[in-house]
Amino acid sequence: MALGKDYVTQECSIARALEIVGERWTLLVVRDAIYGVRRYNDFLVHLGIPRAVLSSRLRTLTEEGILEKRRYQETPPRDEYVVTERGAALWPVLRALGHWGREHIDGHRLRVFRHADCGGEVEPYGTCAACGTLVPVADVVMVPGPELDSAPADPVSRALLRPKRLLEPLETGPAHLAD
Amino acid sequence: MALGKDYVTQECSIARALEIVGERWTLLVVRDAIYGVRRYNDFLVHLGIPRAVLSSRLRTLTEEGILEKRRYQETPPRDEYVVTERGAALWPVLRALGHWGREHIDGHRLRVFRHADCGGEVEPYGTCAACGTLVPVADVVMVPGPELDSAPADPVSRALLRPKRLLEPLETGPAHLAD
DNA sequence: CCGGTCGGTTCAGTGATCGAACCTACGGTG
DNA sequence: CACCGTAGGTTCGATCACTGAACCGACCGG
Repeated sequence: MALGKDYVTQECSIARALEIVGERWTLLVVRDAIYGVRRYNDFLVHLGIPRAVLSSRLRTLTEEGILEKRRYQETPPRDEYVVTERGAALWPVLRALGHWGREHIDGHRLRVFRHADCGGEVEPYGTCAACGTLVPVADVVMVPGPELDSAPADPVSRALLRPKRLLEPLETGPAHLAD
Repeated sequence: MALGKDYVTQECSIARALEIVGERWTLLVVRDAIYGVRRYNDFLVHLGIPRAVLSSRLRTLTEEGILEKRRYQETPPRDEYVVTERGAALWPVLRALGHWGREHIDGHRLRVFRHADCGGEVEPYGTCAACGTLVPVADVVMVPGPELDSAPADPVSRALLRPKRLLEPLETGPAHLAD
């Protein structure tokens, strides 16, 4: 639970939402999942989150239907966490948060989101600046901005340096190739 | 700090934003401030938040320029916390969160947001269903939905039962009249 | 057999939150 | 003046969550 029994008394959809995604780290896990991160270790190195907390968040998000745990190979058994439709529906929240952080706190353009169909930039409210359509999350391409560190330490950040369509799985490649 | 030193390592506007508004209770305080709550005691009874935590959150939000502490009477000295432009800019985040909570978790239409100019409903992405304009937060009127409790216990919730334009101060009235 | 990877769990220490109690400054009443 | 009530806090012990490190089991390759 994000805020315990106290939130339950609140008659408010915002409080309901925060009960589920308001805990520390949770929205960053969802952000990474939408960026295409799917594997336990990739979340771990990219977020720098304690293992116990990551396990707890992945379990909660799976129980809430925001992620789906999926066996992608049998020997050795390996699971991946794939964002569901319910999870992808959090994209507008994350986009709004990122826009607020960029405009009011940070000031840097670390990443740019573009409409895959026409290349137009996705505006703060989710519409394409070029063609005006409301861009669904699956049609968003994330492009690294000019102020993003060009040589990050972890392989996940390196993989995210390439332009990438949201929701599609991230290819981090074998560890021995990343060095 | 919302998530401590760990977030600092993240090159991401979302992480930047969550450092500030990602702590427990913080977004609910901002929500109430946008709803027009301004006084310490009103936050207290409406949120059911521990006093020490409320004091801490109000201080942090003031330091970050999201709220502004303002002396509104001298004897006895009384301060109010008014949401700033930076704070009001979080409205799209809260609207998106509320929409997600309603669509994917709760299912109830507890409150409806309408465009003050034309009465059209504000859609998930912030545009007016009737006239199509992107509705600024100051032009949003909050109307209680049919499923909202019609006789809440605390005076702030009762004051919020009346249709109310966002950002305008909430009139809770004297305590002895609320009974 | 040995080392490495992946996906965890367990555990002690620390920090945050909670709820209650307390405090200050003032105003009103008798 | 004594006393009560309100507004806006602070302080404090108990509890809960997070942190970081260690550990573990299943598997693979050499």
